[in-house]
Amino acid sequence: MRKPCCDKQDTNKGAWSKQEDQKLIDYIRKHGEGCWRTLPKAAGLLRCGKSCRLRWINYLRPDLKRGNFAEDEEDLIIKLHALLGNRWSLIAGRLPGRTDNEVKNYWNSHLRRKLINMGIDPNNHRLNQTPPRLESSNNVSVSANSSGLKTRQSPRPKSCGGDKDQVSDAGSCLEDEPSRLPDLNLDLTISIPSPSPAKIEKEQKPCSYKHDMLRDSDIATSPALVLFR
DNA sequence: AAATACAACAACCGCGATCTG
DNA sequence: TCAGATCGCGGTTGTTGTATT
Repeated sequence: MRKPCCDKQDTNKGAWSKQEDQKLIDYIRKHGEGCWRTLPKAAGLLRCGKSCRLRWINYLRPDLKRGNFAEDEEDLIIKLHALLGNRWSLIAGRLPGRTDNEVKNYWNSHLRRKLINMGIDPNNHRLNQTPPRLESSNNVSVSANSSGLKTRQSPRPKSCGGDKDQVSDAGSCLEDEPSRLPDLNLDLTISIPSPSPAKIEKEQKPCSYKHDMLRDSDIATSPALVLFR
Protein backbone atom coordinates (compact mmCIF):
# COMPACT_ATOMS: atom_id res chain seq x y z
CA MET A 1 0.00 0.00 0.00
CA ARG A 2 2.47 2.51 1.19
CA LYS A 3 5.06 3.49 -1.35
CA PRO A 4 8.67 3.50 -0.34
CA CYS A 5 9.92 6.96 0.47
CA CYS A 6 12.11 6.93 -2.59
CA ASP A 7 13.22 4.82 -5.45
CA LYS A 8 15.89 2.83 -3.75
CA GLN A 9 17.55 1.76 -6.95
CA ASP A 10 18.59 5.29 -7.76
CA THR A 11 19.74 6.44 -4.37
CA ASN A 12 23.04 6.29 -2.57
CA LYS A 13 23.21 4.89 0.89
CA GLY A 14 25.75 4.94 3.64
CA ALA A 15 28.16 7.67 4.60
CA TRP A 16 27.83 11.05 2.99
CA SER A 17 30.68 12.46 0.93
CA LYS A 18 31.86 16.05 1.28
CA GLN A 19 30.47 16.83 -2.13
CA GLU A 20 27.06 15.57 -1.14
CA ASP A 21 27.19 17.58 2.06
CA GLN A 22 28.13 20.68 0.17
CA LYS A 23 25.33 20.23 -2.32
CA LEU A 24 22.83 19.86 0.45
CA ILE A 25 24.14 22.86 2.35
CA ASP A 26 24.17 25.01 -0.76
CA TYR A 27 20.68 24.02 -1.69
CA ILE A 28 19.21 24.65 1.74
CA ARG A 29 21.01 27.97 2.01
CA LYS A 30 19.37 29.03 -1.19
CA HIS A 31 15.95 27.54 -0.80
CA GLY A 32 15.52 26.78 2.86
CA GLU A 33 14.45 23.58 4.55
CA GLY A 34 11.40 21.60 3.68
CA CYS A 35 9.95 19.69 0.79
CA TRP A 36 12.34 16.89 1.52
CA ARG A 37 10.86 14.63 -1.06
CA THR A 38 11.70 16.88 -3.96
CA LEU A 39 14.85 18.32 -2.47
CA PRO A 40 17.30 15.57 -3.51
CA LYS A 41 16.45 15.87 -7.16
CA ALA A 42 16.45 19.64 -7.07
CA ALA A 43 19.77 19.66 -5.28
CA GLY A 44 21.29 17.10 -7.59
CA LEU A 45 21.64 14.46 -4.92
CA LEU A 46 21.17 10.75 -5.35
CA ARG A 47 19.68 10.40 -1.90
CA CYS A 48 16.20 9.96 -0.61
CA GLY A 49 14.57 12.94 1.02
CA LYS A 50 14.52 11.25 4.34
CA SER A 51 18.23 10.76 4.25
CA CYS A 52 18.77 14.41 3.31
CA ARG A 53 16.59 15.59 6.12
CA LEU A 54 18.44 13.44 8.64
CA ARG A 55 21.82 14.53 7.40
CA TRP A 56 20.86 18.17 7.62
CA ILE A 57 19.21 17.98 10.99
CA ASN A 58 21.77 15.78 12.67
CA TYR A 59 24.97 16.95 11.10
CA LEU A 60 24.93 19.92 8.78
CA ARG A 61 22.69 22.44 10.46
CA PRO A 62 24.78 25.51 11.29
CA ASP A 63 23.38 25.89 14.78
CA LEU A 64 24.57 22.51 15.97
CA LYS A 65 26.84 22.54 18.95
CA ARG A 66 28.58 19.17 18.60
CA GLY A 67 31.38 18.09 20.85
CA ASN A 68 31.13 16.66 24.33
CA PHE A 69 28.12 17.18 26.50
CA ALA A 70 28.63 19.50 29.43
CA GLU A 71 27.75 18.34 32.89
CA ASP A 72 24.71 20.55 33.09
CA GLU A 73 23.54 19.14 29.78
CA GLU A 74 23.94 15.62 31.14
CA ASP A 75 21.98 16.51 34.21
CA LEU A 76 19.25 18.07 32.17
CA ILE A 77 19.00 15.03 29.92
CA ILE A 78 18.71 12.75 32.92
CA LYS A 79 16.07 14.89 34.51
CA LEU A 80 14.09 15.26 31.33
CA HIS A 81 14.35 11.57 30.64
CA ALA A 82 12.94 10.88 34.07
CA LEU A 83 10.02 13.08 33.15
CA LEU A 84 9.49 12.32 29.51
CA GLY A 85 10.95 8.90 28.86
CA ASN A 86 12.44 8.24 25.45
CA ARG A 87 10.96 11.29 23.80
CA TRP A 88 14.28 12.35 22.44
CA SER A 89 13.05 15.12 20.24
CA LEU A 90 11.38 16.76 23.21
CA ILE A 91 14.48 16.37 25.29
CA ALA A 92 16.70 17.65 22.49
CA GLY A 93 14.39 20.59 22.05
CA ARG A 94 15.49 21.81 25.43
CA LEU A 95 19.16 21.45 24.69
CA PRO A 96 20.17 24.15 22.26
CA GLY A 97 22.37 22.89 19.47
CA ARG A 98 21.71 19.24 20.22
CA THR A 99 19.75 16.84 18.09
CA ASP A 100 17.45 14.05 19.12
CA ASN A 101 19.79 11.54 17.54
CA GLU A 102 22.75 12.94 19.40
CA VAL A 103 20.91 12.92 22.71
CA LYS A 104 19.67 9.40 22.08
CA ASN A 105 23.12 8.14 21.22
CA TYR A 106 24.62 9.86 24.22
CA TRP A 107 22.02 8.39 26.47
CA ASN A 108 22.51 4.88 25.16
CA SER A 109 26.28 4.99 25.19
CA HIS A 110 27.01 7.05 28.30
CA LEU A 111 24.19 8.04 30.56
CA ARG A 112 22.38 4.78 30.63
CA ARG A 113 25.47 3.00 31.79
CA LYS A 114 26.28 5.74 34.18
CA LEU A 115 22.94 5.36 35.93
CA ILE A 116 23.31 1.60 35.99
CA ASN A 117 26.70 1.96 37.61
CA MET A 118 25.11 4.17 40.18
CA GLY A 119 22.54 1.51 40.90
CA ILE A 120 19.73 3.37 39.24
CA ASP A 121 17.44 1.75 36.74
CA PRO A 122 17.71 3.95 33.66
CA ASN A 123 14.24 2.95 32.55
CA ASN A 124 12.38 4.29 35.51
CA HIS A 125 15.07 6.23 37.36
CA ARG A 126 14.55 4.29 40.51
CA LEU A 127 17.15 2.76 42.72
CA ASN A 128 17.63 -0.88 41.94
CA GLN A 129 17.04 -3.31 44.78
CA THR A 130 20.27 -5.08 43.97
CA PRO A 131 22.66 -2.70 42.35
CA PRO A 132 25.13 -4.13 39.90
CA ARG A 133 28.81 -4.24 40.65
CA LEU A 134 29.41 -0.67 41.53
CA GLU A 135 32.60 0.62 40.11
CA SER A 136 32.43 3.95 41.75
CA SER A 137 30.99 5.17 44.96
CA ASN A 138 27.47 4.51 46.10
CA ASN A 139 26.57 8.05 45.46
CA VAL A 140 23.01 7.96 44.31
CA SER A 141 22.65 11.51 43.17
CA VAL A 142 21.78 11.71 39.53
CA SER A 143 23.74 14.87 39.37
CA ALA A 144 26.98 13.10 39.94
CA ASN A 145 29.59 14.30 37.55
CA SER A 146 30.51 12.51 34.41
CA SER A 147 34.23 12.21 34.74
CA GLY A 148 35.88 8.88 34.29
CA LEU A 149 32.99 7.30 32.60
CA LYS A 150 35.02 5.10 30.34
CA THR A 151 34.36 1.85 32.05
CA ARG A 152 34.56 -1.65 30.83
CA GLN A 153 31.86 -3.97 31.82
CA SER A 154 29.67 -6.70 30.53
CA PRO A 155 29.19 -6.60 26.80
CA ARG A 156 26.38 -4.38 25.79
CA PRO A 157 23.28 -6.16 24.64
CA LYS A 158 22.85 -6.54 20.94
CA SER A 159 20.18 -3.95 21.06
CA CYS A 160 18.53 -1.70 23.50
CA GLY A 161 15.29 -3.45 22.88
CA GLY A 162 13.24 -4.20 25.86
CA ASP A 163 13.21 -0.56 26.66
CA LYS A 164 10.37 -0.24 24.34
CA ASP A 165 7.62 -1.08 26.73
CA GLN A 166 9.11 0.42 29.78
CA VAL A 167 10.71 3.66 28.92
CA SER A 168 7.70 5.58 27.90
CA ASP A 169 6.43 5.00 31.37
CA ALA A 170 9.28 6.76 33.00
CA GLY A 171 7.19 9.75 33.77
CA SER A 172 4.26 7.79 35.01
CA CYS A 173 6.51 5.72 37.18
CA LEU A 174 7.53 8.87 38.90
CA GLU A 175 3.94 9.67 39.29
CA ASP A 176 3.11 6.33 40.76
CA GLU A 177 5.50 6.07 43.62
CA PRO A 178 7.36 9.22 44.26
CA SER A 179 8.36 8.12 47.70
CA ARG A 180 10.63 5.43 46.31
CA LEU A 181 12.53 7.71 44.06
CA PRO A 182 16.15 8.52 44.47
CA ASP A 183 17.01 12.09 45.10
CA LEU A 184 16.56 13.30 41.58
CA ASN A 185 16.55 16.98 42.36
CA LEU A 186 14.36 17.63 39.36
CA ASP A 187 14.87 21.30 39.35
CA LEU A 188 13.75 22.25 35.88
CA THR A 189 14.13 25.91 36.41
CA ILE A 190 17.19 25.76 34.19
CA SER A 191 16.67 28.42 31.60
CA ILE A 192 14.72 27.07 28.71
CA PRO A 193 16.79 27.51 25.61
CA SER A 194 15.41 29.41 22.72
CA PRO A 195 14.19 27.01 20.10
CA SER A 196 16.19 26.45 16.98
CA PRO A 197 15.07 28.19 13.81
CA ALA A 198 13.57 24.96 12.61
CA LYS A 199 11.59 24.63 15.78
CA ILE A 200 10.40 28.18 15.60
CA GLU A 201 9.22 27.62 12.12
CA LYS A 202 7.45 24.49 13.17
CA GLU A 203 5.81 26.12 16.11
CA GLN A 204 4.44 28.81 13.89
CA LYS A 205 2.55 26.28 11.88
CA PRO A 206 -1.13 26.27 12.65
CA CYS A 207 -1.18 22.57 13.35
CA SER A 208 1.62 21.32 15.47
CA TYR A 209 2.62 17.74 15.79
CA LYS A 210 1.76 15.57 18.71
CA HIS A 211 5.10 15.96 20.40
CA ASP A 212 5.05 19.69 20.23
CA MET A 213 1.69 19.71 21.82
CA LEU A 214 3.23 17.91 24.72
CA ARG A 215 6.00 20.33 25.15
CA ASP A 216 5.53 23.20 27.49
CA SER A 217 1.98 22.63 28.48
CA ASP A 218 2.58 19.03 29.43
CA ILE A 219 5.72 19.75 31.28
CA ALA A 220 4.16 22.63 33.08
CA THR A 221 1.27 20.52 34.24
CA SER A 222 3.10 17.27 34.65
CA PRO A 223 2.32 15.83 38.03
CA ALA A 224 5.85 14.54 38.16
CA LEU A 225 7.26 17.97 37.65
CA VAL A 226 4.88 19.60 40.03
CA LEU A 227 5.99 17.03 42.50
CA PHE A 228 9.59 18.08 42.21
CA ARG A 229 9.22 21.79 41.92
C1' DA B 1 52.20 -6.35 15.67
C1' DA B 2 47.96 -8.70 15.13
C1' DA B 3 43.60 -10.09 16.79
C1' DT B 4 39.76 -9.17 19.42
C1' DA B 5 36.46 -6.60 22.16
C1' DC B 6 34.22 -2.62 23.03
C1' DA B 7 32.60 2.28 22.51
C1' DA B 8 30.84 5.91 19.84
C1' DC B 9 27.99 7.68 16.57
C1' DA B 10 26.18 8.17 11.79
C1' DA B 11 22.69 6.42 9.15
C1' DC B 12 18.74 3.49 8.00
C1' DC B 13 14.10 1.57 8.73
C1' DG B 14 9.36 1.23 9.99
C1' DC B 15 5.54 3.31 11.78
C1' DG B 16 2.24 6.74 13.33
C1' DA B 17 0.63 11.44 12.81
C1' DT B 18 -0.55 15.01 9.96
C1' DC B 19 -1.40 17.27 5.67
C1' DT B 20 -3.61 17.79 1.26
C1' DG B 21 -6.32 17.26 -2.80
C1' DT C 1 -14.71 12.21 4.38
C1' DC C 2 -11.10 9.59 2.72
C1' DA C 3 -6.95 7.88 0.65
C1' DG C 4 -2.47 8.82 -0.58
C1' DA C 5 1.63 11.69 0.27
C1' DT C 6 4.75 13.55 3.36
C1' DC C 7 7.01 14.38 7.63
C1' DG C 8 9.07 13.39 11.99
C1' DC C 9 10.13 10.24 15.67
C1' DG C 10 12.18 6.40 18.04
C1' DG C 11 14.41 1.98 17.57
C1' DT C 12 17.96 -0.45 15.51
C1' DT C 13 21.96 -1.50 12.75
C1' DG C 14 26.42 -0.74 10.54
C1' DT C 15 30.84 1.27 10.49
C1' DT C 16 34.84 3.15 12.37
C1' DG C 17 38.07 4.23 15.95
C1' DT C 18 40.32 2.91 20.24
C1' DA C 19 41.73 -0.02 23.99
C1' DT C 20 43.08 -4.38 25.55
C1' DT C 21 45.01 -8.95 25.28
